[in-house]
Amino acid sequence: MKRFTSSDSLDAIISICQSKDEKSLKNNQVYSREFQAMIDSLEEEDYREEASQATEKKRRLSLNQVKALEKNFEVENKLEPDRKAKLSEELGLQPRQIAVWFQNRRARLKTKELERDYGLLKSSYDVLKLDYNNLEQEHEALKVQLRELKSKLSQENEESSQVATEVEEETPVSEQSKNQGLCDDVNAQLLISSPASSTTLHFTGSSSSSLSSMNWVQLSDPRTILSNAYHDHHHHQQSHFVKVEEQSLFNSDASCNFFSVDQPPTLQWYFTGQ
DNA sequence: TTGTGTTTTATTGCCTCC
DNA sequence: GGAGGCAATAAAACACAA
Repeated sequence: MKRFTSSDSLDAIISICQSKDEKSLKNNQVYSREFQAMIDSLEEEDYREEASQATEKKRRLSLNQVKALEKNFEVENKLEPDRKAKLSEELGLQPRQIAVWFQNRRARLKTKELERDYGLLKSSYDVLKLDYNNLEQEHEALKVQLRELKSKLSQENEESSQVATEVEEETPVSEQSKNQGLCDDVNAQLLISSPASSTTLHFTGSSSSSLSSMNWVQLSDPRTILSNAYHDHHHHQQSHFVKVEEQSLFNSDASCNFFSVDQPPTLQWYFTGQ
């Protein structure tokens, strides 16, 4: 626990005595000696009472005192004993008052710095949050587009399989392969733009049943990642083409074994080429 | 004038350092 | 163990609206 030092107590007494002397000066010439002695003795008690109150009463520092303290605080916010004594002498304050003032001033500075740091953190948080919300919106929009494309694709697959069944019923087996080739060339292209970003998707859906698993999405936004992607050596030679495939349809395609971990590649494409 | 919120001065209790 | 720092708090001083 911190205690008052002897010098602090002495300072308090001196300041009390000073105020008593000032008051006595004002009244000294007015009354007779006996009356004055009586008054003095009464006042003595009053002053003792006042003095005890004065030690508890708070007095605001003068503007000049505060200015001098502020100036010193700017130089160094910690108070060494020498500087405390010097300031105490210069400003007519008790050393303890100087120490308390510096202590409170440090506390005020800390509060201010905390407020400033909080403001900085909050503004950077707000910026991040805005960015996150934009990305989230963009993500939602892309999900919606993906759903639409998938439904469109399944719709096309149903239609093409119906056509194939009809053709099979009407056409001899030798001509089936020709029609198959024709169907392969019929591709529907969709151009999709994301509202949240400049992402552009080029979608090509094959109406052929044999190639129904091949649906192409070109991504101009590198952040977007679509799973199960691989190159098509048949129709689209351009780079950056990524395939979105329907897992359920993929099984029938011979190419699905090409990258299989369980089975080695058949190299069928190599031998048929020769 | 008065009630209320804010600022300033001062105290208390705990901790660390020498 | 004394000196000094800090956090929490009290209380006086001050500002200001109603």
